[in-house]
Amino acid sequence: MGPIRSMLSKSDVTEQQWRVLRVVEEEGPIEPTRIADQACLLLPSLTRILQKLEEKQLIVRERDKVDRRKQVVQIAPAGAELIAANLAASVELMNGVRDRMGPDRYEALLDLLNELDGIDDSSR
Amino acid sequence: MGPIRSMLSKSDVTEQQWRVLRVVEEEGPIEPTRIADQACLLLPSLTRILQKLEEKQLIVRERDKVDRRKQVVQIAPAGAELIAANLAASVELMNGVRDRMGPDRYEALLDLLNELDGIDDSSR
DNA sequence: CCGCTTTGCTAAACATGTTAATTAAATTAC
DNA sequence: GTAATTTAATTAACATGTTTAGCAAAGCGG
Repeated sequence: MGPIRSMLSKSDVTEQQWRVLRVVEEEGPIEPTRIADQACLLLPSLTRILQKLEEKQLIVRERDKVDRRKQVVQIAPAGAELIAANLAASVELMNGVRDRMGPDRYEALLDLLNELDGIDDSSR
Repeated sequence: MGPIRSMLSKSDVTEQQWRVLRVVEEEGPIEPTRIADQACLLLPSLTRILQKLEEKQLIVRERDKVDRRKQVVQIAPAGAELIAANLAASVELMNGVRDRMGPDRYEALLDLLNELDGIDDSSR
């Protein structure tokens, strides 16, 4: 089990749940379509993950008052605590990967992946 | 749906099934642990994929005669035909991605991903 | 020769990715 | 004002990734 996954399993969240929580905590209140975009997830996958996070009482969902097609998602106190408890360690693990690879090469990898992503999109 | 996935769905195989078929066709007769290694798949995932390919009669599996823990996997005639029917088109699609990105950048991306993979392995 | 360890593969269970379809709500066009 | 279209989210179904556990077979050490 990877180091981040192992750390998160102690707080009973998966990597994808963590990524979604991070987006909600940093940019909330936020709508699901925007979370999906930010977290690079398809909506059906996100819906299921949000349902799990709601069940675990880490987020709160409510209907938008102006446009009732939409939802507003916010972090719950328990979710904020979980992030506070794990953020430093997860940043450190990511920094460890970046340092072992070398910051320049790490950035180059991210750039190339984004470029590939752009190629995928434009060929559809 | 991505171009390769779309093409393959006409032959009723998924991308992962295709990748496994390719390994079996190129390196068969071959054992599952080696397929898993070559195709970057975990064994339980591979076992299920092989079961599907066997069900579709695209491969044949039999017990190794010397070491009965092991299996030998071979391409079946229908599997060879499916590969023959799709190989040129899939290579062309991959070449299209490489050309749009530029061969140097494409190779750089593969190198950096392999390097990252090495970092993952050594930190466990 | 026997008990223990290792290896190869499978099964179960859960999470997530994906596609297609559906429902409800808003917008647009006439 | 109404019908058609678009948008936001969900559901269903299937495939696959992952972890854990289990079983059978082979290898190793004493």
